[in-house]
Amino acid sequence: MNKKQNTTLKELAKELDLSISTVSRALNDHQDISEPTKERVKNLAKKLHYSPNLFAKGFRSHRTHILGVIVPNISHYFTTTILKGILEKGESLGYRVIISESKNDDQKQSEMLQTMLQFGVDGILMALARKTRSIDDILRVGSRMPLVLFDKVSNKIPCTQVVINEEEAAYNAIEHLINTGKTRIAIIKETEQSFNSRKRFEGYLRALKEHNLPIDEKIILSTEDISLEKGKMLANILLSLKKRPDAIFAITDSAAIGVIKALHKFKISIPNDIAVVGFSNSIHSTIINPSLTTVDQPGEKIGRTAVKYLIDEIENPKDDLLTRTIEIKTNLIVRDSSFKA
Amino acid sequence: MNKKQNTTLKELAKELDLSISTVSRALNDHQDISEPTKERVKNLAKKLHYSPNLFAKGFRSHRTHILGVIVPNISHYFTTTILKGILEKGESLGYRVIISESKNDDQKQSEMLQTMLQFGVDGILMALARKTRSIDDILRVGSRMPLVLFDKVSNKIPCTQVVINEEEAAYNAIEHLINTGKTRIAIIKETEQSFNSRKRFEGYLRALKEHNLPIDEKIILSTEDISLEKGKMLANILLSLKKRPDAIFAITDSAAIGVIKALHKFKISIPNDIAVVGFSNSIHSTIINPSLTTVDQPGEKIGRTAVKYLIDEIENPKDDLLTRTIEIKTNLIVRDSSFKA
DNA sequence: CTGAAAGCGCTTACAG
DNA sequence: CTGAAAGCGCTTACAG
Repeated sequence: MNKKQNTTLKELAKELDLSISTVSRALNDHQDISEPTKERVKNLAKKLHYSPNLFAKGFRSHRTHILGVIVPNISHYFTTTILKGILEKGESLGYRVIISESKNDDQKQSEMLQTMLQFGVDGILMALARKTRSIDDILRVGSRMPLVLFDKVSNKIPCTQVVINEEEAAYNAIEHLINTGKTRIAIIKETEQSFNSRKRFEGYLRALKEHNLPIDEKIILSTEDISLEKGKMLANILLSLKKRPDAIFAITDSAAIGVIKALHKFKISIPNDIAVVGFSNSIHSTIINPSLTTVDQPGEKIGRTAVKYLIDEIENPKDDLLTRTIEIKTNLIVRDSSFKA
Repeated sequence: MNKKQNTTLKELAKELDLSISTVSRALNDHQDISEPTKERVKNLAKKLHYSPNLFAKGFRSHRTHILGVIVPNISHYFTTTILKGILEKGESLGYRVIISESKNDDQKQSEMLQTMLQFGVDGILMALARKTRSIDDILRVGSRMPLVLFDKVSNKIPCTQVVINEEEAAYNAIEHLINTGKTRIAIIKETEQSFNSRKRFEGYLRALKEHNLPIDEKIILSTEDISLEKGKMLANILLSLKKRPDAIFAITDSAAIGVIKALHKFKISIPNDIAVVGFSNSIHSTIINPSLTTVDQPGEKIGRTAVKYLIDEIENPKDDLLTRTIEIKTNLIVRDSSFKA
């Protein structure tokens, strides 16, 4: 490969018969340099397509202007919207973004953290892998450089965390169902007590309590790995009950869609017999019939917010770790699966 | 922020009372170093969590082990599967990946190329933005470092290109429809002559010709920006024809889903009255009812292949630009929208 | 207003 | 088997 070298300061200096220092300063608009010199330097730089070797720059200044991002799965639509926000905001603030997948694997996650460190990223943005045990590695990284968690977080890690108002979002979803006249509302959640699942369940419980509805363990279902298939399965279980629910709240859209598919099979009218509400406003929610009522999570905003806090911590270092949680508001999108106009 | 410095070779050397050179060589398993010394060095390195500053390393060796990836839109499912392949294969070969979105914007794309260059990436993987005019910038980059295009490519750019067998895939899709007894097959394609749209259209034409079916301009529809909405719109046009088609091939899944939604409105039986075939095997294709027959594009394989060729060009530099096209095979996934068992 | 020199953390040809 | 020294491309305190 005919790898032409990039132009360097040295070459510019030689060509202009100036010192490297002067050229460097001229390009950085240093006050000490005269206008005419700046002109000359900049013109040649443009002509030769000079662009600074950011690697050398970063190496010198201990700042790479690279951010590391670790997410469990890059193919989840919600994740891509967060990444969009991170890329957009990050780039507009002069940072490049290295993205990596943990595949929900603890081990992989630690490895990624390690290489990110080695690559000298200025800070790390991360959504935790599902079963994160070795908090140690994360804590170590957090003590060395700015770290911001988003979406999948943990209060065991002292750092800035950007999440949605999970509890309130679930509360609003349930309240909407109650307002449409539903009184026996089932929930499909995760077995494992992830931050997200726990909060959504809390919202569910609070809504029932505040509206004086009974809480029935029979219609509180849990699954290890929540998915479309599991949604179908658990819907079948709910349909086999003597006292069927009149609404089903699934804490993910994929499970909710599984529920709808199961209800279709039994010719159950949605939402009249049983209403369905999901969570995420995934792209499927308008493809499925009836269209799915669901909680819209503003992914891009989460991304932009997370990166904004991270860069702030990078550029204005504080002495102590900031433990704070930023909540992003969600909206319930009412569609045909819960309310037909 | 309590930014503890990373351990450096210097510190290790001091602690062990060795020179920096020796420590460096010991860690790299250089043959000149004695076993006991290697042991001592490695043990201390482990204890102090030493990890080499890859920035310094890369800076010295002119190799960053970072790859740049530019895609039009990170939220497309197909794109994320390619990225998955790139990340997985790239990481397994010791490379980190910087991802950026061009948003189908020519200008943005050039900027991204420029910053990638500045960050000293070792090579670039790219799917072209829709309306790429300024080939110049791309050619300049291509002459400076390994460049591999995938999915959205152009034969005006001399480099390795990884694509799917677009023409053959479309041919197979149409032949499948013909085999199920369809004789009047409409196509929905892009107005603009993108590589992908053009190839798929060629496959469509060849299939009709080889099966001695007439080609009717009335059922060859084009749209500027192919989308679900446009699929609906164009399906309506097809339904208003005196001689309706008995099958519709849309060159994207989203348009195909729009078609299905439109057919639903008119209570048209799918596939009996009109069959529908899409292209991509997007995640929607099993959510929609009836499930969509479509061409599966193996995204991860495309990603892995592209990154493999790129890294090969990085590690085994050739003197001249390689112009070659690698075709990845696709599979037609037959579902209910074209054939009910 | 401009330049010579040190140094960021590492590797490696050269010397011993 | 080990070390001193140069150098990757840049910035910046120090000198003039």
